[in-house]
Parts: sequence; structure tokens; C-alpha cells
Amino acid sequence: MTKSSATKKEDVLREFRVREILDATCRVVARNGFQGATVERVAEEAEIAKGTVYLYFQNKDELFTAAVEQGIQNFTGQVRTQVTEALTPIEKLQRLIEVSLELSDTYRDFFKTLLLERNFLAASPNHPEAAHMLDLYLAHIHFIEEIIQDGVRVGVFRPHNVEASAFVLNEAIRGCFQQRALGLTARPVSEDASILLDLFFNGVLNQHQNHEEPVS
Amino acid sequence: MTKSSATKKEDVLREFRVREILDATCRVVARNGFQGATVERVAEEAEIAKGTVYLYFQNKDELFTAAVEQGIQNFTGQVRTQVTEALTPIEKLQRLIEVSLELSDTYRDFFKTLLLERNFLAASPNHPEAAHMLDLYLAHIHFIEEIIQDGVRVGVFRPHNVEASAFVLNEAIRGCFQQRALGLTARPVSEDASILLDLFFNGVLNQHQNHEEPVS
Amino acid sequence: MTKSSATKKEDVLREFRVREILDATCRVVARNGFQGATVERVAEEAEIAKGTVYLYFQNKDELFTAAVEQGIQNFTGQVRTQVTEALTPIEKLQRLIEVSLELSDTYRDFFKTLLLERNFLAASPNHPEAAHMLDLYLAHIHFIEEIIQDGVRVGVFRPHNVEASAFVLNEAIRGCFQQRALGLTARPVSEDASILLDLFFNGVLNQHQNHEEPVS
Amino acid sequence: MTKSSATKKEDVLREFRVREILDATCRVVARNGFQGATVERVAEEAEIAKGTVYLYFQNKDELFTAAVEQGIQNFTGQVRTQVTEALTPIEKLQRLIEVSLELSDTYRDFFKTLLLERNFLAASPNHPEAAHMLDLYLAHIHFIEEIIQDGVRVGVFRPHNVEASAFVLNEAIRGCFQQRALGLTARPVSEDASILLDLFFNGVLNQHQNHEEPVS
DNA sequence: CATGAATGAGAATTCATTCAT
DNA sequence: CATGAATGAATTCTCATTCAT
Repeated sequence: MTKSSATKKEDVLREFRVREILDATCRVVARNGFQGATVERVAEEAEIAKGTVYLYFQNKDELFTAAVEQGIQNFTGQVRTQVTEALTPIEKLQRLIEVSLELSDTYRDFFKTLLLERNFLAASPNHPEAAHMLDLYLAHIHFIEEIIQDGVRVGVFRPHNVEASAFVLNEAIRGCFQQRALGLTARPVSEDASILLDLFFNGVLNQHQNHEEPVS
Repeated sequence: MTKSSATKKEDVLREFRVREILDATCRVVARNGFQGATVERVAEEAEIAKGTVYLYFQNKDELFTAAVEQGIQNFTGQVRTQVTEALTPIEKLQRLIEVSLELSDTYRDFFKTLLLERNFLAASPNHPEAAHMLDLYLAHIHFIEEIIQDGVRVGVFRPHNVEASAFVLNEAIRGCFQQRALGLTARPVSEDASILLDLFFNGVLNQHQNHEEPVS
Repeated sequence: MTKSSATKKEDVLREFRVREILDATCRVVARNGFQGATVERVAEEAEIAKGTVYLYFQNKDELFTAAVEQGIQNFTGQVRTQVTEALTPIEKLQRLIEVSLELSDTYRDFFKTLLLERNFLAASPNHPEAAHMLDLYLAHIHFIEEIIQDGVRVGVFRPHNVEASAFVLNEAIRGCFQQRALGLTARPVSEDASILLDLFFNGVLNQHQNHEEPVS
Repeated sequence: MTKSSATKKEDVLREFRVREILDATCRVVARNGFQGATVERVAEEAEIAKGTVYLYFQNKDELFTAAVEQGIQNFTGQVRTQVTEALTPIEKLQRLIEVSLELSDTYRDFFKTLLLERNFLAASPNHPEAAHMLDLYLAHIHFIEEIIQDGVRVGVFRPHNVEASAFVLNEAIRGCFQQRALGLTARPVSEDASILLDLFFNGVLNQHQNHEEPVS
């Protein structure tokens, strides 16, 4: 009846083992960063022998790739499920943001490593230099923040959580980087910049029928 | 005097060498990813001997950390210079976005690796699995895109480049992750979600005096 | 009685299984060389589980030793049976050679690996370097061949298949090596050389009553 | 002037290192057999670090292949040099045999392993089972010996060192195996057998002008 | 200062062997 | 008896780091 009845006992066991190992991998990565994550440590974490890992994965690369893939699929899958339940687009986006943030809290350590290493590279958590990098990063955010704050002061920008908007703007720019770096857009820089600015300034709501109260 | 001037000359030479090595490091990382970036390859790229690297850096970690730090400082420094020249906050943000994107195009290979490797992990460029990860990522973006598109269709959202806003929203959420993961905020999830949604929906402009034309 | 007959039946079964496994071992060695012959592959080839091999053999070493021993005993046993049927020494030697060669054709793959791997080492079949080693070997044979050919030309040697005699001489020398290496003879080199040369030059036939026709 | 002056100092050093490592490899193989020869042991024997081996050879396979190749080339090269000095074919063959045997004495341990493993496989020296294999082998030789002895007794074969001729015959047959296994001949078995028998019975000398005294 | 050969600790991977089912 | 998943010792190979030249 259930999905598991269709598959054999061995397959279930195998799938279970695979999941166990991948989870252990995530925990090890979360703790040691990618550079410090060895097959040996993963085996220890999963409480199995080193060789056993190789019964389920061809090699280290496959293991780590699968771990991240599982992480992404877990995440997007859960988001999708929860978001689909909402009815209106606005509710959906509300759910999207909430669920995303909640999930990221759940898998915090793993994501933290992912993010840390993304931004500061070799800087895994408990890396002494990470703090310094973080300072550089925050200084940049702060620089943006001040610009926006100025805008609020002179009245071009509405009063709002400036710290947050500085952060959001920075990430939006970074996302644009990424799109460009990956070759997902062929637009000239100035056009991308326009779109970004327009969104940041005006948001997506249609002002003339903005009768809902989207924000709690 | 003479001594200090001699010292200065040496310092200049030293600084020059350091920069050369750091640049070589970035090129090697761009080409091989972080896992594949060895001191040997960096030395080759810089056309010096392996041992020479150790005359300027204590160890590999310091080298790579310095390379990234230089990258960040290069970036933020150049942005800062250019942005400061602008007068109004709006112009400043315009410059901020434009300069950021232009710079990222200049250092495209390096950034591409940074982004790829960290988002999709072991997936260095020309890693076969990277493409698959990218698909997963794009599928998620597309999912968000459709929600927004629906909103435009029913009229709650204004017509705009939906592909871009989906991207921006996703990155904004990711930025929020990061803030939370790094412990930079103690706000409950729902509050972060509200702030994000408000910004995404309404933008930062003060609607009642929105007389400028912010976008080219 | 009943007990022993039951035991006998078991023994027969056991012997059958042992033979099957040993045959599988030979096939695996023939295909993968000794370095590449693992217990796992043997089990696969015999279509049994890996663990089952250990019900019949203490360890890998015993398995492989037994396989070769079976190979040798198979071979010498069959030769012995067939040769004993012949009446005269000359006929016996004729049979010896024929049967030996025939058997070697039957077990060709196994012997080929044995010879290749041991003469040219790590060079298992389908090893790219094997071809090069073979060339070296053949060049040496050719060198000997030319010497003998010269002898035929000037008339000291009778016309005959020079290619074959070069081969035979080389192998005879190698056999002598072996005898010496294994400590089976304490003769000085010069004496061994004399004996070899005498045989190669004059053969073993008694010339004064050479009325038979030894060769078919 | 000399060959070394044409090559650079580094090259000489490199070649020297390579030779040293290959020699160490041969010694290790001689002592431990091929199965027991690890890169670690080779490094120890050469009194260098494990990693150093990899500065001169891509991997283990290349190392061992090169060792055997050097062994063969050493051998055939020295034989060739010495043999070429002799004038008549008969003298040349005399030298060939003598030099070959002398060289094999020099490199005895290495050749012993090569031969042992060829015949008895996994049976490296100091392998307990090797003795048993040797007995099987010797029993076969003895069997051949008795046939020949019979022939001497009844007068078809001339009196001679029968032990030696049995050995030689066996090796000649083995050589024929090899030629066939390697696909170097397409002759039917019976023809190969005839040629072998003819040589073994009659030798290669031209009887009608046999005035020299070929054997000391 | 610059070099690059040498080092060896450490990581990935293999595979003979065991043992619970 | 048969199985094959699990084990972990042993092995190959890498690469950051040192140091004699």
C-alpha cells in the first residue's frame, strides 16, 4: 500500500543507511567546514567504519556532492509543500519567507558553514580569521546602511528598518552577480542595475489597489 | 634617513611581490576551485618557486585568507571611492549597484568559483555535478517566479521583470539566513519575515514625494 | 557404514565445490592478472557469496596456492597418464611434448597470464606496457636467431628452423638459471654452460644407431 | 667530452636517483616477492621518504614496470656487448650461455623471485608453500628424466647428463607454450612438437663437418 | 633572497576477513 | 551451510612545509 511496501526490505535499509551517512556528512561539515571534513570523520560521526562509506558512495566527491544535493532538495521540497497550501500570491510569499527562515534555523550549522565558506572561503567556523573577514563584510554593509539612512533623513526614503534594507540590497546585488557569473543573463550591467534599483525603490506591489495589509 | 629609505624600497618590492602572489592565487582558484588550488600551482602561476611563497606567507591558510581579504578589500574599496563621489542617496545607490556589478564582471572567474564552490559545494567549475545542482537551484527560483507571476496576473503586483524579482527575493531571504546564522540578529523569524516582505512589497521610496526618476 | 557413506556424500559435494571455486579462480586470474584477482571477483565468477569461499579455504593465500597447485597437478597428471601409454622412450618423449602443448592450449588464458605476469611483471594482460616488454624480449630472441643463422650460412649448423632453435636455446638457458637460482645445482657456471652447449649442438640421440625416424 | 658533459648536472642527478630507486625496488622484490613489495618498503630500502618516490615515478605501477624493464635491459644489454666480441657463431653461443648464467648469478635474488613467482605464483621466497610447489615441479622433471634414462639404457640416446637434458627439454616445452600463448606462432601443435623433438634429438650442428670441438 | 628536492603526516581508497542473519 | 554487509588494517597517493644549496 505504502511506498515502502513496493520496495524490498533491502532497498529500504539501503536508503536508510544512505540518509544516515548523508546526515552525518552534513553534521561533520557543519562542525569542521569542507576542508576539514574527511571521510574518516564522517564515518566516526555516523558510527560506522570508514570502509562502509564506500559501500554506499563511490568516492569522497560523490559523498559530499550527494550531501549538499540532499540538503538542497530537503530544503526546496519542504518549502514547496508548505507554500503550496497558501492561497493568494501574497500569502504564498509570506509563507515562503517564513518557512525558508525557519528551515534555515533548523539546519543552522550546516547552512552557517555553507554561507561562511561562501563568503570567506577557507574560513570555516572556528577559523580565527573568520572574525576579521566578518568585520570587513559588516563594514561594507554599514557603509550601505549609512547611505540609506541619509536618504531617510532627507525624506527620499520612507522610515523603515534600515539595517535590514542595507542587508537585503547587498544580497540582491550579490544574487545579480551570481546570475551574471553563471551566464544566466546577457543583459548589460546598466540594465540589471535599473531593474534592481526599481525593485528596491518601489517594491512589487501594485500601489493603486494596495488595499490588503500584507505585513503583520 | 638612508636606512629608512632603503627599507622603504624593500617594502615596496615586498608589497609588489605579495600582490603578485595574491593575484596568482586568485587566478588559480578561479581555474581549479579551492580544493584543487595547491601552493605548487600558485607558485607556477606566479612564476616563482614554491619555497618563495613561504617567504611572504607563513602558510597556505594565510595565503588563501589574504587572497580573499585582498579580493574583498579591492572590491569594497573601489565601490566606496566611486560611490562617495555621488551626491544624493539615490544617486549613491545607483552607483553602488552599477559599480558592484561592473567589478564583479571584471573578476568574474574568481567570483564564479567562489559562488559555485560554496553554493554547490565541491562543485568547482567544470565539475559535472555542478550542472545538476544548478538545475535544482533554478527550479526553486522558477517556483518563486510563478508565484509572483500569478500575483501580477491577478493584479496585486505591478507588472515588472518577474524573473529578476524572484531572484532578488531569493537572495534577500538568503541574506537573512546569513544574518541569523552569524548571530547578527536576535529577532524572531516572524519579525524578520515581516521586514523582508515589507521591503519586497513596498520598496524603500517615500511614495508621497516620489518625484524623482530613480531609474534610467 | 551409513555414517561413513553419508560422510562420503558430503565429501564428494565438498570436493565438487572446491573444484568449482578453483576453476573460477583460474578464470579470474586469466582475466585480471594476479594483482587484480580479488576474492570478491572469484566469488562472483563462481556465482557464490564472498563468505562462502571462506568455508572452503582458510584465506586468500590458500585459495590461490591451491588453484595453482591444482593447475600443476592437472597438468602433470594428464601428461603422465598419456605418456605412460607409449612404449619406447622416443615415443614417450614425442607424446610428452605433444600432450604438453595441447594442454597448454586448453588452459591458454591461465598460462598466458602466468607467463606474462611473471616474465614482464605487473604486466597483466591488456596492460599497455606489456607490449613494450614483449618487444624487448623478442629483440633478444632475434639477436640469438641471427647468430644461429650465421652459423647455418657458414655451414657449421645444419639447416633447420632457426627461429625455433633460438627460442629453445633461450628457454634452456632460462631453465638453467632457475636450477641455479633454486639451489638445485652447485656446478660452476662454465660446467653448466658446457652441458647446455653440448645438448644444443649434438642433441641426445645416439648417432651410431640412429635408424629410427624420430620425427613424424 | 664524455656523455655526462652533454647532459646537465640536474639530469645526471635525476638519472642517478632513478637508478637508485629502481635498484632498491629490485632488492625489495627479491626479498618480499611482488605481492609484498610496497612503495613504503622501496622507499625504506632506498633510504628516502615515501613521497620522494613519487617525484620520480607517477605511481606504483610505473615504478615496478620500470624496475623490471631496467632489469631486462641491463641483462640483454650486457649479454649483447660481451657476445658481439666473439668471432664465430659457435664461440658466440658459448659466450651467450656463459654470460647469461653469470649475470643471473649476479642478480640471483631478483631473478629467483621472478622465476619462483612465474612458476608457483603467489609463492614468493620464504613462502612456506613454495617448497611443496617445488616438489611437484621436481617430480615432473624427474619423470622426464627417467624416460630419458631409459633411452640411454637401451642405447637410443647417447650417454650424457640426463638430469640436465630433462630440465632443458622441460624448459624448451615451456618456451613453446609461451610462444603459442603470446600468439607468436600459428603452427599446429604437432608441427611445433616435431621441431622441438628434432632439435632435442639431433642438435643444431652440421654432422658432416663437425671437426671443431665445441665443448670444453 | 630564491630555489625546488625532499620530507612525512595525513587523506583517500582497497580488500581480505568476520559474523549476525 | 550460505550470505553479503560491515570492518579496519594496510596501502597508495597528495601536498603543505622545510632546508641545504
